Amino acid sequence: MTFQKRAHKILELLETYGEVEIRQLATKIGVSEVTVRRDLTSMAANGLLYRTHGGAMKISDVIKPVSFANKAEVNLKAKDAICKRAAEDIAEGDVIFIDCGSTAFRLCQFIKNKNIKVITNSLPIVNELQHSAVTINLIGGEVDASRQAIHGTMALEHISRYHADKAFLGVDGITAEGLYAGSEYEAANTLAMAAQTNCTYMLCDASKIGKTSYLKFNNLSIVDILVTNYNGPELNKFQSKGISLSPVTV
Amino acid sequence: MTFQKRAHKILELLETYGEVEIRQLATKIGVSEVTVRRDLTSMAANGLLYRTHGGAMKISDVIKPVSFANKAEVNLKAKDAICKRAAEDIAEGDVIFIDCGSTAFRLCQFIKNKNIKVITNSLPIVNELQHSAVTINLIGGEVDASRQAIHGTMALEHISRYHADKAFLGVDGITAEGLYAGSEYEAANTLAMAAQTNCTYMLCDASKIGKTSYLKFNNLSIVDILVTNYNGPELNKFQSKGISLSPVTV
DNA sequence: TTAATTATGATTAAATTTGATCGAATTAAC
DNA sequence: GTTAATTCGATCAAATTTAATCATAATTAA
Repeated sequence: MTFQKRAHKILELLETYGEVEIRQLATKIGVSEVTVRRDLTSMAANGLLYRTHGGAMKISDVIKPVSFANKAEVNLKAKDAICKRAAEDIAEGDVIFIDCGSTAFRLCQFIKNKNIKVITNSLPIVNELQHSAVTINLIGGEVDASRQAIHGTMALEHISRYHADKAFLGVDGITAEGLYAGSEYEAANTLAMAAQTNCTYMLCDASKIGKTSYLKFNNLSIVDILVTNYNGPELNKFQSKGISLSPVTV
Repeated sequence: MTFQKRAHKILELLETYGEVEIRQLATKIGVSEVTVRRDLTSMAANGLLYRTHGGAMKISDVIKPVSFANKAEVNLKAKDAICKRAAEDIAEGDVIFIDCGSTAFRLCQFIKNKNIKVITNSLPIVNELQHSAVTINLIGGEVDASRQAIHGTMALEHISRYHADKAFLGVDGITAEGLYAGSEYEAANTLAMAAQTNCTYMLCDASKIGKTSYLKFNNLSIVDILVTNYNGPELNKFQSKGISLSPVTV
């Protein structure tokens, strides 16, 4: 029995039952479980099925995640502590930028009752602050459903029209060499906001410190204050680059 | 029972009851409460549900309270009929403006599967079209929580940057003398969109015809096509002013 | 036929999944 | 506000599944 014949058989069974188990396939096809496992791995790599622990499922039966809005975040405690610390620096009457990252989102809860103006490209933040004391300016442009945010040329131009006292931004990673983002959009947005701000706060839980990512988009010069729960040797390097530290404990 | 199967079951129960408890899920699925808790945490992380203390809720009940507000609308049947008629004129590839009124919102259901670009200042429309075939361009500016829309100088300027094939707009009232709006913002928005469009559709259920309101903001010259379920003597006057009629029956 | 490549099966260490337990955190009751 | 009852998150252990390694069988090319 060749691989092609087995693959055909597996897809047939998947079509009938919606899901299959490795043991069941091994007996039904008459090969070892190792071979079935290999077949499933290769078929999954080609997008023919969805691999589960102990078997496989039809692709169409797999549930796709819909929105990141209410994401049960990792490092929530750290992020909340960081945002609480950052919020202490926000004064009544301030105009602030907030980016669309998951860390900055946690800032909302601490600023709901402040009389400030928030400029953001994040839809969840708009939802969150909608009926609060905060005045919201939503950045216009293309809607990115997966990131629940606005981006594009128009968004950058929108940002360039405004000027804020402070910007509260996140990144995918930060090292002494510079800032790292997960996409061009995030990078462009971060740079645009930082350019129109008196004081840029970088909100980074410990997992971001020393981490590199897809795109290195700038050196550290745009960062004024680093708020983090990280407490290690890297911090000195940041300080020597002129960044003020605002350490928090979780 | 794999994680994927349990996830299916949980979403199914969630769909039926709107909310679920951990204990109930554990017995129903036949796994420990610890496992259910883990499943819910992971599903919440993927945005599949909203985690509560002791269970979970459907995400749509939590995240989209805005679009639900429009359910208790008056003249829903008429509005739907009007929007269905209007949607027939929208071709693949079209770029269209949609304003933030309650009538135009009903257009969403009829365009979800079209490959078009929608430019709007309405937050409920963004929510509604977020995971559809439609590309969304959200107009930036001040967020008006009560109207669930964006307005202001920046919004008008944003609109002026774009050009659409068609605009689908509503008004507070329309007579042979002109168009009436409930606020300066609505009026400015309507004018801005109409100015950047080849063909302006006015969506008006019968209650708007012949009605005047707070602010008369323009004559009828900006209107190209009037879609309405109204069927009375006023219609001739509109026609004599150069407006095409697109009548619907409820 | 022989050498080389590929596919299969067995074995074992690593990774996942699940359930149990317990202190911490949250909610409800008073 | 304080206390009691749940619920949560973290950690550990057991069971299962997986990936990696290696040896053997089958297939192919020279």
